[in-house]
Amino acid sequence: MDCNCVSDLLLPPVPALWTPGFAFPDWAYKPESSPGSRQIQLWHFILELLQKEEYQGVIAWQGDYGEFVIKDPDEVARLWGARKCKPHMNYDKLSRALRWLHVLPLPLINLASWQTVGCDTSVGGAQETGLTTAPRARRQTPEVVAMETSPTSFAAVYYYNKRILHKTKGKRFTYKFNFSKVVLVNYPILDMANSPFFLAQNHFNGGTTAPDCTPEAIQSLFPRLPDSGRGTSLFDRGTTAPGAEGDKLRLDTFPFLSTERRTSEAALQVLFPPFFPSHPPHPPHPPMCPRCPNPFPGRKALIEGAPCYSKPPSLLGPYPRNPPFDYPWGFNPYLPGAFSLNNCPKLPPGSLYPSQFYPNPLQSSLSQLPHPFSSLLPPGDSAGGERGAAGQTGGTNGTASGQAVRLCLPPYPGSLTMGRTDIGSGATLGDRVAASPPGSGLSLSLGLGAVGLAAGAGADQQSPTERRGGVKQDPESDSDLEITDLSDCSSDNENEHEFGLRKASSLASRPQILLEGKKGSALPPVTSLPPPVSPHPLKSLTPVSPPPPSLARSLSPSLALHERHRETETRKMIHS
DNA sequence: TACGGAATAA
DNA sequence: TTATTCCGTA
Repeated sequence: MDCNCVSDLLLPPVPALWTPGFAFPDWAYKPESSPGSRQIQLWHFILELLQKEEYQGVIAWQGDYGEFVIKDPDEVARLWGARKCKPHMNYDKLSRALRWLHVLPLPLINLASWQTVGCDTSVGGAQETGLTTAPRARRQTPEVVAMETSPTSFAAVYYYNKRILHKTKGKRFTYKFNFSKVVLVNYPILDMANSPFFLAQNHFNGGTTAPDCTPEAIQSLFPRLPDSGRGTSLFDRGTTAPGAEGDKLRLDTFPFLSTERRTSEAALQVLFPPFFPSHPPHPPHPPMCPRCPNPFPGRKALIEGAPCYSKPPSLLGPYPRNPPFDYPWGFNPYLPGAFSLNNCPKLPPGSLYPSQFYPNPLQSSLSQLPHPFSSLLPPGDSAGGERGAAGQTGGTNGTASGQAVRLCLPPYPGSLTMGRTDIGSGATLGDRVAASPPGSGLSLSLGLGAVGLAAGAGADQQSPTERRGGVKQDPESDSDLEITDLSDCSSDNENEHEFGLRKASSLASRPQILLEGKKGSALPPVTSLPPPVSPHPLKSLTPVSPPPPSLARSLSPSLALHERHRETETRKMIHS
């Protein structure tokens, strides 16, 4: 195709720290697999339009996170057709393509990270690192799963999912991106359990105190990376003051940056904002096929004046964003995981309550996790603990003051959602961090989760279309920090519940998945990985849950039974 | 207006 | 692989 209209709009400026060769994730181009390589994809294009203010009257973020409304279907179709040199494009065809996106695979987190954690350096991408592809229901819906087990860290469970976006039912011309479908699951070098960063009261767990963003704290998240002190592995210590000015995260230390830069950037922006400021967007790229003169004269949008967003509504909340978590741009809607992880079981009606009623997602979820996470919780501690100073911001933890961690389990085993204000004083961004032990089906996902200010800013702003149609926004609870049980994880619309079931059942078949093909042999053996650095003292506490089972065990029917039993027990605890 | 099957193109 | 095109159905 002559129209090499790959939009670099989607790329934030490349910081000097980044390797130029990794300007764009592989999956954005798919150069080797797609004959139409380097041609802009529809979802890229949609995002591109959404990014530009001049098309706000045509297409705009609206409603829930990742949700956008095509205000002028004909115009969007025209633009798309112009870009693709398809002058006969219309909304019917465009929508068909959009419907195809519903079942197209999402990009895969590359497992190249293993290279830099002392493992087999001969391995490269996902396919070379033991990933195997699950049986495909259909050609377009692969599901990739890889696992690694470790007694001290996370299993590496990577999967990708269909449904890059879906139609929002009941809302005209409204679709929603499923950015969060790209899940960096259990990034193997992350060790939250040992991290003062996460154990401290911070903006992730609702605390009002600043998170421990010292290099040491951050380094503690990555125990498998070499740590020879400040200014070494994770940080390039500058000559100026510590913090954002003096210390810079060495991005090359995060191997996933090389392949999933956008995901990683998002994660790091949220995790370590002082060290990883976000970037402004690129200048506009004409959404036109350069070869074709505009076959369509300029047309007026059919729907004008509707409130819309140049950014997703999550950024437009009423709450100020204060340093050190002030994001000048702060949000990249292109980022996988940029929006909520809506693919998880819904919170009960309680999720609609003010966020101060929410349980602490991290700690609560830790309680669900087998050792070592569950062991972070003192035995016998249960719901009803101190809310602490974080009460105003919705936090329910009390760790900062040395109080016992409150055990508050979610009614749904798989997911906990942090309240919209749980991220503390005005942070409008958040990150989902879900953690899981090997084989449990629980996952650690890093992504940029736009937290719930949209409830105030977005839901109130309905397009004329919606006003006319009386379409009701379904308030979905989004989180910036979630513990996600992939075994129950499904998408945010009803038919994705079915996927969740399928997912759960697919867990049982994972041994086959893993045993097929390369049998995961390309993944580094657990024993080849260095042990984590000093275990957290809390880890010596009696685990609420049993230690993480081995992968094989975790997938056995008996263990599944055990897990269900444990789940039941946990729920009993909640109710009691 | 939305959905999805089927054939087909690039 | 990622749409595009067409069309029947709801």
